[in-house]
Amino acid sequence: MPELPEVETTRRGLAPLVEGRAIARVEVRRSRLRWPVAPELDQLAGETVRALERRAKWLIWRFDRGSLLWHLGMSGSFRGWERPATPEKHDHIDIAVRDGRLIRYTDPRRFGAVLWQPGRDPRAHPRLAGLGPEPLDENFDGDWLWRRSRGRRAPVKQFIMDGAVVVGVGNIYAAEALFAAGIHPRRAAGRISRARHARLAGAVRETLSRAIEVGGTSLRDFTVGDGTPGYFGQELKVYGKAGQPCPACGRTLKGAVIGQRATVWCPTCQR
DNA sequence: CGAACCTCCTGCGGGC
DNA sequence: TGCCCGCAGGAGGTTC
Repeated sequence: MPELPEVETTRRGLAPLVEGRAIARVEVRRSRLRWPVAPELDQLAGETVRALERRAKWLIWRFDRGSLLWHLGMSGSFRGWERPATPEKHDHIDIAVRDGRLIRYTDPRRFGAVLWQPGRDPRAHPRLAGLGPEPLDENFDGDWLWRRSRGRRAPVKQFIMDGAVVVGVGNIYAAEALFAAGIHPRRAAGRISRARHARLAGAVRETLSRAIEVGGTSLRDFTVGDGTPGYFGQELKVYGKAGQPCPACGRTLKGAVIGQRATVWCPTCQR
């Protein structure tokens, strides 16, 4: 389940294989992902990848004429092959780089998406335009969270998973950040003090940057997103650990569904 | 605008 | 051992 750290790790792994290089050939074997794969992808042969960027969980492939916006969904991953193997069932798209590797996109659940934004400003695409700040940006802080949360009665866990509030916080890191901040996931977002929102913003930042760091250091062939918590798994404090002792106080971690999502928290440490 | 709920899809785990 | 059911999950879409 690629969350922001996994997408950033993918970007760092993929960038050296594609940036500044021309596309030799594209093959789309299955075009029905979350939405139909942008037809422009098929016409990129000969075009040079000017940069590989990231906004939220979107990878942005910049070309002169426009940009591909690529989302990994829940189960999408890229892999670069020196000598390509025969494509398997879920290997939906190949991008051959001139004098380079074959970049292969695999996505069993097909929640991924490939969109096209013409022109120079990929961030003008409607899917990106309404997004909140990046969690590692300086304009994301406790005051921002505090302002955005006024009047909101929904649980804070749903609040920080709202991409208009802050991007890139999925179910796993939401649980981890709330644990680190000592905030109960069910607490109404609008009833949390400014000081505690500052703590939460810091916890989100710390949790995500730590995960990126771990992803970066354990990077091998940059494949990510195979449906497991992955390399950050060993660092998880509460996610997936309901019924086990709290790593801080030893009390039994509780689990429940909040906002349609499985959540874990410590009833003692989180208020 | 906010909130609750539904949807897409497949692999896998639990239960029997 | 094998089968079936239902869950998991990002995020857009719908409805109230």
